[in-house]
Amino acid sequence: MPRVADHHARRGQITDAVQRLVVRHGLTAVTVARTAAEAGMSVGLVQHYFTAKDEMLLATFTRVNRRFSARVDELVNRGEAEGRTIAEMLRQALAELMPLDDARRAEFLVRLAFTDQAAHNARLAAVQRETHVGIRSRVAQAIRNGTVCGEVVQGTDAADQALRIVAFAEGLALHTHIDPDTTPKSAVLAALDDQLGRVFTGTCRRAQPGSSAAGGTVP
Amino acid sequence: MPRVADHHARRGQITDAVQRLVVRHGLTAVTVARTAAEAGMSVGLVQHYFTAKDEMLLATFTRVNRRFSARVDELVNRGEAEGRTIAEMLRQALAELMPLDDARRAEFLVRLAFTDQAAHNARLAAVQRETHVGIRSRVAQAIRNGTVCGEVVQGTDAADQALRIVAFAEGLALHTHIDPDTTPKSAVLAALDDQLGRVFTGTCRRAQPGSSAAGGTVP
DNA sequence: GCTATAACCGTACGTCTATATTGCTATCGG
DNA sequence: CCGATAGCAATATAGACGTACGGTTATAGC
Repeated sequence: MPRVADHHARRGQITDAVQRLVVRHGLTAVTVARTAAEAGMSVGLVQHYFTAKDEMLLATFTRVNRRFSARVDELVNRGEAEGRTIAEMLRQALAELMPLDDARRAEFLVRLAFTDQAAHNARLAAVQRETHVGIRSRVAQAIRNGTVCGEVVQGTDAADQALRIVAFAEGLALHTHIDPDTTPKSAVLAALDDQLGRVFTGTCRRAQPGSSAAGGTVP
Repeated sequence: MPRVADHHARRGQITDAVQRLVVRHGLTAVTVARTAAEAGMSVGLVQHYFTAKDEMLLATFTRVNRRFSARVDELVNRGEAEGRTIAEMLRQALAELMPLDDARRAEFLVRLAFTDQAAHNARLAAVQRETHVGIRSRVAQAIRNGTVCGEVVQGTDAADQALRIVAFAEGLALHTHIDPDTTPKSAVLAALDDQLGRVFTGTCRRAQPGSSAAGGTVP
């Protein structure tokens, strides 16, 4: 048998290079030549590991999504293990959606680019859908398992609550991306906190719907 | 003087063609040749009206955004003129964000594509930002002007409320796009209604935070 | 009706891209 | 130690793209 290489690692090098290029210059700037250069290898080698560019991009998106939902899962699991309330737990988990630091901003850009691409690519769309329903169902399960003021929530449509709270988080993430100046970190996290508190601690601490608990627009 | 043409109309034909192409095949599939064919003219003529492809795309995005926020404005204005409550008014206006029919789905796809592109193009980003802050500030003004249970809302940070409700709507829009099957029209509109009711009619009709008013997942 | 000029067309050019192909190199099994 | 084979590199190729450019047509003003 001939020489061997760590197939998985090599593919990882390539998809990581793709990610960096997407973050820096967008998905349109990703060419196999540039990817090879970024990964420090030849174009021929990239071809050796991905028969076509589409496969390379699909693998990249799959990896990103896997890592992403794994991280959300882990945070929810930890929250449950530590016996946190639903609000506390989801706050930790959903903050992962937001582009609040460089790492998460980078990931957000990649997800955004592929979200667009997925609109006209069935395989990317499938990966996207899978990830989204996975996260939503994990959140729903957490809501079902979780406690509010020491009691388990019941009678609520957890799947629906999950949709709403995840959608809210993603909307905030988008706004943070589009206009960070008028949507500062503090305001976004305050909004998320407030919303979670409003929904998941309402049975003991009555919400005061007319008043905002926002921390204002601190720079 | 030589023959004259309706400059504005011609440019409109071209940007409309770009929009159709984006909807059908995505922004990457937009070439000047294809755009010319779609618009029923020659490549030379497209060049005559847009010196470069970038200008063409920028003009397209600008037009889309202008139309979009004009429509939101109009709906808010109408709601105010008809003396609707904040919740009723915003429900009408924010439904415009969602891809619930073919026309709005098309517009959503265009906005999504350009949102991605704007991440690495300063001019597109500026247009995007402008549109977003415009809509948010209009919504904020509507909240300040609006009534809840016959009374004007006061003491609330309207800008912050606007951010939250618009972000929520956009998050729902994104989920509708990504997975229409598990995020049906009815559920999305119910979520929006419920959220608006929860926030803007709380002073008279106490919210019951633990219970969901969702209409279920009807096909 | 002449003419200047905008409107409009077709094509050629240079660049960039994905991918096919060819060949070299290192190493594992025998 | 040797050859089969995977790992890897370099180049060739065919096509698509944006845009420059030369040419044609029609019309507004004189």
